[in-house]
Amino acid sequence: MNIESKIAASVGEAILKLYGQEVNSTQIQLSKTKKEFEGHLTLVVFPFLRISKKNPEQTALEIGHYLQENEPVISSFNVIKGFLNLVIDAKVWIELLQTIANDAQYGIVSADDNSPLVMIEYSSPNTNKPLHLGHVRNNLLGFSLAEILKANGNRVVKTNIVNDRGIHICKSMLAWKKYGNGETPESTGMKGDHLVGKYYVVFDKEYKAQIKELTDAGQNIDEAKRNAPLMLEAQEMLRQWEANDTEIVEMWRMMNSWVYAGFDESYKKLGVDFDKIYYESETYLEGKNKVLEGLANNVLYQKEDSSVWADLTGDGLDHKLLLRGDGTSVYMTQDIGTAKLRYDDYPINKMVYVVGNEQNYHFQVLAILLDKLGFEWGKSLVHFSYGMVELPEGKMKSREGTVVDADDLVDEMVNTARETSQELGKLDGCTTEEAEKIAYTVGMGALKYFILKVDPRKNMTFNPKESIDFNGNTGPFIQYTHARICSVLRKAEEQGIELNKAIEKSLTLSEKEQTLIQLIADFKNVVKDAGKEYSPAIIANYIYDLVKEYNQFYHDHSILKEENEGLRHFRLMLSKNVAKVINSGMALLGIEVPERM
RNA sequence: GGUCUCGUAGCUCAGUUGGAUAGAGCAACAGCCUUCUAAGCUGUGGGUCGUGGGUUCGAAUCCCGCCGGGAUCACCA
Repeated sequence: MNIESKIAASVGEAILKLYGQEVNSTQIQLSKTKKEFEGHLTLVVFPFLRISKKNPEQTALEIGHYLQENEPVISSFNVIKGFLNLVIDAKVWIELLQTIANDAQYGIVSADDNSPLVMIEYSSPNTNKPLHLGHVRNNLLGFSLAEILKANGNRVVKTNIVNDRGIHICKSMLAWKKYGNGETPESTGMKGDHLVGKYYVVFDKEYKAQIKELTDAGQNIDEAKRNAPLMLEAQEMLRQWEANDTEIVEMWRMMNSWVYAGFDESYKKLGVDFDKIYYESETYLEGKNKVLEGLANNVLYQKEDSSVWADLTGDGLDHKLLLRGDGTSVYMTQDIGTAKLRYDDYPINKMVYVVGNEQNYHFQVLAILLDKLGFEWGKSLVHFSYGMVELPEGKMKSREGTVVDADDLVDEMVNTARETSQELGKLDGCTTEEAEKIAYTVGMGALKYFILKVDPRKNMTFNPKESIDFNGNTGPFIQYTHARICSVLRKAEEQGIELNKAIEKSLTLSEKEQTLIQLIADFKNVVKDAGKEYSPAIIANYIYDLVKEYNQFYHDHSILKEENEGLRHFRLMLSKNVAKVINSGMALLGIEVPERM
């Protein structure tokens, strides 16, 4: 039983003894005491005034006295207005720290064969252009969420659905064929995804030129868009692809393979990975079958032009198209097919989709459709919806060249980390390899932490210049603190100080030291909350609080130079466990913490 | 227009099962390196929590109206 619930039980007992009435546990609100007051936990007594029939101070005093006498965990208390601040005995903290120290996996619940199986879909790129800042947020959130779910006792399958078919890839293919002069990643030295992306842009440029010609010749804009030769050719190419034209399919394979090689590199740099990858080119026919089955069962209906629709007016939504008149599938159809394949492949208990909030409607519809089509898990799918990343100038627009490329961003972060490290003299005496490793770890730490510390549901602003900051609430600040603790522990070992001795229980601890233990102990609940809320940000902000507190402690107290052996030992143990929690917490964010920097 | 969502310091963000004087970082200014790593620590200034009502002992947090931003309502993915 943890300290908080133990005290809550005693409070209930106190009220029963003092006022002769039972209160249910939800009325007993224990929260952390605010910094400026003395104490660790605070009981809000307002809810009990009706029972005590006394004023707030009087009530708080009576409960306080009862607890002090009858609950050994409480050593003293103070009352301010209706708030009863309880001071927990130092012995209790010391015991708690000792318990945590003996648990190598503190706060982590590992999964076994009977644990729920969660599949989490993230990343899901198109194969016609490289990854950008928006994908970075998606990838980091998805990976972190998977780690958090694992730490909460789930089996997790990470999956990626690649949008490798459709008009978008035909546009790149066509432009490459017409204007590419047979360029390849090898011949140009370009990363494959960037090369293909280049021709996507070329297509757009040439297409626009053709539209202008046509409008100048008197056509209106919609006509021009439809009639531009390039667009007609791209559509023809898509038809040929669907008809399995050898030449087109070969080109499609080749260019996609370039893109995959490029993506693999980007994923590796970002530190994300997948257990199973699905391709839309392989799932869309499955969706079509499922839709036709639904049509046969009268769940769906067909219009005169033979297109197939779902009537969702009963759910407060509109009619939704699932198959075009020519029998080809749309986005929704593909998602239905992908879902079916996944459930055939794995005994999934829960499906999580990490997809931006601009698709909230899509997933609302998908859940209803899957349910209608007879998938019993349809209604319980989770759309982990995250906000967009905006730049200080506003939204990213690929046409206006204001997209932040993922690879460029990573390089820039690492370069800045390298330069800053050099300026601070952190790399003195390092080999080139070590220096490179530190620059990478710190640069990526800064990027990942910056993105993950923000509530995923909110839109966020990313200023490429100002965001590369290593002071304050940042990844490097946390990494730095960890490195410093490791250094202290190394020195302790060099001095022959034993680290794993039991702590003396008679020590007098400072307020800060007790607060730190309280914070360390909180880690367990924080991991649980993060899992429940699907929010890496909860972890990030918690670690920052812990680290900030530790840094203050570090400056106010000596550790190695402490004369009192028992106290020195306690402080080492405390530091070691702060490092342990930082390490576990940052691992849940996918951020490495170095032992020296 | 319908639906959803957001609005907290100059900037980026915390803070919501309703609790004390609304917190950090950045930016500005002032201190601290013969002292376990100064990517650090300490201090100063900076707020009608968009706005107006309501609910109650108590509202940034819950409810309603309004203002402002964003998303979505495709035979695109």
